[in-house]
Parts: sequence; structure tokens; C-alpha cells
Amino acid sequence: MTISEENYIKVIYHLSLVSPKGVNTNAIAGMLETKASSVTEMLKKLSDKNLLIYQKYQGANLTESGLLTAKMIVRKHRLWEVFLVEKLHFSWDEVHDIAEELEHIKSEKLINKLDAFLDFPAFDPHGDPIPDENGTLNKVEKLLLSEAKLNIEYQCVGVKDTSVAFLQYLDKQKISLGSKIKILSKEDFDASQTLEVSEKIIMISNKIADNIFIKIQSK
Amino acid sequence: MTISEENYIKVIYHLSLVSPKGVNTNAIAGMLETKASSVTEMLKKLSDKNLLIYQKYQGANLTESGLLTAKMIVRKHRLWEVFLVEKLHFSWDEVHDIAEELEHIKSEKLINKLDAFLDFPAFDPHGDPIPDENGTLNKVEKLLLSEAKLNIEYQCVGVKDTSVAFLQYLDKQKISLGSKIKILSKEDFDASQTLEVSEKIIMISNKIADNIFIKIQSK
DNA sequence: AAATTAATTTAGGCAAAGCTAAAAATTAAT
DNA sequence: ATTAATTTTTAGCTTTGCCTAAATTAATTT
Repeated sequence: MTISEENYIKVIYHLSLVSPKGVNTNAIAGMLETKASSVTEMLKKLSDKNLLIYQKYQGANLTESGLLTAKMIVRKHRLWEVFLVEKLHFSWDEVHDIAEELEHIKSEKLINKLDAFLDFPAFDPHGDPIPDENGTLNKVEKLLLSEAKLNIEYQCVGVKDTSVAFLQYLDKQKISLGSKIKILSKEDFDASQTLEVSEKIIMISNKIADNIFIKIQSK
Repeated sequence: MTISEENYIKVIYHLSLVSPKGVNTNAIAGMLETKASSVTEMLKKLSDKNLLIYQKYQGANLTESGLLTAKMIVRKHRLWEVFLVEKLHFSWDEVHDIAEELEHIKSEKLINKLDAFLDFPAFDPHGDPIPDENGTLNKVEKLLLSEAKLNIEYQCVGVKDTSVAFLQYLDKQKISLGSKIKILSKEDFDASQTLEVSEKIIMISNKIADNIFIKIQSK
């Protein structure tokens, strides 16, 4: 597969999670910053390769084979992101573009050894789940911090807004993946919260709380 | 730069070390498994970009800019090889093809952080020197094991023969990059040697000794 | 339901990087 | 110094992935 083909498959996969009844041409073109006509051509090609089902004007749906391909690309992307953050000490907001290139390196063995080296992480630095060797995805029972209860030990598992500005705000507040978070109080008026994060007390607005995914602290 | 352009620059660099008076078209074509006509076209393009000097029928010579570009690609290749061997536990003979892909990932910051993560290695797993951030290459004062003296502490720094068969032989004998080697005795008749390698005593033929690079153990 | 708007596809081209075959230049051999 | 052999270049074609503009189909409005 070419890098371009892989990018199409990946984008169609992501879009199919939102619109499961066929991914339309324009949406793909938007994501890939290309033109609809180019997308049409590529859909024909990918359809010939049995990676997706495509009928004129009906959008695209990944086949089993296409789905697995997509998951393997996502697996590579997210494992490399973990590597960049945990081993090379990149920050959250820097890793996406580099992982975008690394995800196209072709070696099963490489990615499985990387997986082992990183100790088989289940989530990437943004809290998104990493498919395993067979493409199986751990479901997160994650919730938004804005929906959480008081005085319970939570753990940060990701973000909804992945903008650089937001990630940098979190860096400044010392909130990162895995951070332990407990809500100490919440204002009725504006739903702003007082948190305990890594032994510090901070205040955040509801807008912030609405963009942080957490789960109940288990182990 | 495209991947293809990078591959040309890299190959021309390697060939220029052997034939410094202009690298000829056919040699490049041979290395890249492409045709001479394709090489001619690319030389024109790279010449327009001031990466090399090219005149019809006279072969190519890298400019300062081309040389630096080449060294940065070599740097990336060799750093990734170190990563693959030391961190992911690949064996010597498996890493070349993967590094061939990884060397095209474009991020200065990535490669410098990788360098730091690997503790600024001066040599790759085959004993070849790794250019630093500025393209400076440490010269090895390496010698062949077949030329070494008795009872001196040496360290393995590379191999001359890089065939899979030879690298696998070395793996079996537990000789790897950095191994401490001392020659205990040498036969006059066939120049075969008895060595102490990582607390074991082994015997090797002169043919083997003639393909292992060593340096005097310093630090 | 017809008309308008939006989405999608087709048709015809373009640039990169390769190829084959033929022509030109260089090098080697008689 | 010619001729022969080799190397290199040119010319013209192919594929991949993209583009614009025009045509077609689907979706929305009136």
C-alpha cells in the first residue's frame, strides 16, 4: 500500500465512527485537504483492492480487510505517540505530526517490538485506545470531568479538544495523562470546579472540565 | 525533499567516499536499482537545487549543502539502527531495511531527542560512525582483529563483512558491538586465534578475524 | 412536483519518477 | 587514428495522485 492509500483508509475509518452509514466524498476530501474528484478516483482504486465498498454517490464503507488495515495504522500512530511522549519527552501537542509520518513505516515486527518496549500501553497520550496486535480495541468507560462527582478519585485519560492551545493550558496546570484528579467543590452558578491535581489545588471553568476525559481510578 | 531525492543524495554520498572524482551515472543506477536514464533526469533536478554539481557525461559531486544533507540522512539512519538494536532488541542483520524507511522521517527535533535518548552514541551497531548535529564525523581508529596483538584489551566496534550469514555467526559466538576481546594465542600455521570474549574462550579462523573491526579499549 | 442548490462524478491535464529504445559522447582497442 | 565498445543522454511513454471545469445525480425548497 502507498502512503496515500493508507491515509485514505485511516481517514475513512475515523469518519466511519461518526457516520457509520457510508462516508461521503466531501468529508474525506475535507480531512485530506484534497479535492472531491481526487477522492472519487481513489475510492475506485481502494474498492478494486477490496478495502472498501463503494458505489457511485453512495459513499464508502470499509470491508473487514479495510477495517483491519485502518486499525493497524491507528495502532502504529498511537504507539509512536506513546514513544514520543514517554521516552523522548515530547509534549502532547507536538507528537501528532511526527506520528503521522511514523505510522507509515512498514514492519509488523517493529511495531510489536515497540509495543513490548512501551509495556503494551492501552491508551495513547491523548487518552485514545490503542488497538492490539489483532486489531482489538479496549473500550474506555471514560466520562467528562464536567459530569463527574465530588470527592471521588479519578484519573485523566484524555481530552476532547486536542488543540495546541488547550494542551498547553493543561501542561501549565500540570494536568497530564494519568494525573489523579479529585473534585473538591463545584459552584452552582457557573459550574466551575475546585480540583486537587497532583497535590495542588486549582480552579477550572466548566469549559475546561467539559474537555477533559477521566475514568474512575481503578488500580 | 522527496524520499527519492534523499535516496539519491545518500547513495551519491556513499559512492563519493570511494570515487571522490565524480560519481558516475551507472554506479548510482546500480545502487538504486534503477536505470541510467532515470539517474540523468534526477541529477539535473538535484543540480538545479544546488545539492550537487553536474555536467553532462562528467558525473556528480555533492556541494557543501548536498554533503550536509547526506550526512543528516546518514545520521538518522544510524541513530535509528542503534535504537532498533539497543532498545527494541533487533539483531544486527534485521535493522538495515527498517532504518532505510525511518531515515526519511522529517523532524530535526525528533532526531536530536532520539540522539539524547540513546546517550549520544558515536557508532552504529555495525561500527560505522554517526555524524553529530553539525554533520561532524568521529573518525574511528579501528583495526582488524586479524592485525591485533596478543593480550591487549580490545573492544569490538564493527564488521567488514555485513552479510546476514556473518552477523548471525557473530550472534552465535556472542560477539556484538562493544564486546571486550582479548587474543590469548595465535597459530603461526593458519593465523587462527584463541580469544577471550565475554568470559568465554573461543577459537576463530583468520577469515573471521579479518572481518571484525576492533579498537583499543579506552574508557 | 418542479426548481434550485449541493454533492458527486467524469473528462481532460499536469508533475514526479520511473521505463524502453535510439542517439550522442566518451573511452578503449586495434 | 579509426573503429569498436561502453557510458550517458535524449525522446517519448507509463503510472500515481493530484487538479480544474463541466456534466450528472441527489437533496432541498418552494
